[in-house]
Amino acid sequence: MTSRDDLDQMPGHLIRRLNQRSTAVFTERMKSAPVELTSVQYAALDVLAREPGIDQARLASLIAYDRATIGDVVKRLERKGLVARQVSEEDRRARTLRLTGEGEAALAQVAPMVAALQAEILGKLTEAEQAQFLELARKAVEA
Amino acid sequence: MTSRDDLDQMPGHLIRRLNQRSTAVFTERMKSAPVELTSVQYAALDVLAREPGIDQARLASLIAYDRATIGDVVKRLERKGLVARQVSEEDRRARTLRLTGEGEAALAQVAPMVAALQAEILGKLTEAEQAQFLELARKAVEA
DNA sequence: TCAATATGATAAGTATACATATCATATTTT
DNA sequence: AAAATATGATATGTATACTTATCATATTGA
Repeated sequence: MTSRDDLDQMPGHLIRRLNQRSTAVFTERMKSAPVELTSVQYAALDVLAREPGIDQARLASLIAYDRATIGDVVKRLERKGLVARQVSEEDRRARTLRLTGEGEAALAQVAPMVAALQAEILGKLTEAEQAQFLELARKAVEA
Repeated sequence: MTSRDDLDQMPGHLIRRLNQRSTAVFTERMKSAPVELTSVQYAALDVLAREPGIDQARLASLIAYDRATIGDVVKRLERKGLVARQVSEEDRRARTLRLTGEGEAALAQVAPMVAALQAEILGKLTEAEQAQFLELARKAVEA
């Protein structure tokens, strides 16, 4: 089988399946975590830990999401008590974000698990191949 | 900047951004197409052209989606008049799928555009790197 | 054959993801 | 300073994407 323009030869299709696998691994590993986070939620917490006080637009740009999506992500993190939102004093349109104590604790507990699970996403590749893949992927998404 | 466990070093994050880019390119190119399709919808049409008469579960497995998602995708394709759904005679639970004439025409018009846009997804890579990336990606999602 | 199990599809619920429109507030331009 | 423009956030609408539950129908096994 596998005809001329087989889907399995197409970057778009392969990338989607890779993303699917990545998400599946993340979700699976998170089931045994003290706080269940999605990968986007984790990314948001990670950035907020480094740059407390940024607003949603900046958060969105740092993790390469659009503003509308981040709004909902933050709303859920706030509902879980992991993030606090506050109207900015410099710009009343903006809401500044920071981790709560609970958010910091959650991140500390989850971070090692997330770091560990990364290798599994590319588990079908050898270490050398994984490194190669990462380099190519980084270059492919470069600004 | 870029501290120890920077997101940009993580496969999961990079893969998500790659997928984002892939989707963006697809959507952008499709704007000038006679029929606007999402990448999932295209994948579904592509498979149905090769294997008319399969049911939703088989379609889902062929393009690596889950059944619930495919149900909605097919519903939208049906609404657009591109796919016809029919209760199977061998198994009354199943709905067999096939392209309508309109669906075949749409696929024929769009297929070359989709093939052409694939290179752009990895446009930041040289041709050699693209080939390398594809090989690694294929291996990484292998069954 | 009848019970247990498996499977196709749908429904409901949650979480992305993005486009577009709108509103509030800033910033820039004239 | 008033007008034009830009920007932060939200709302709305569409489309994935997956989980779990449920229903209908098949298949298997005792």
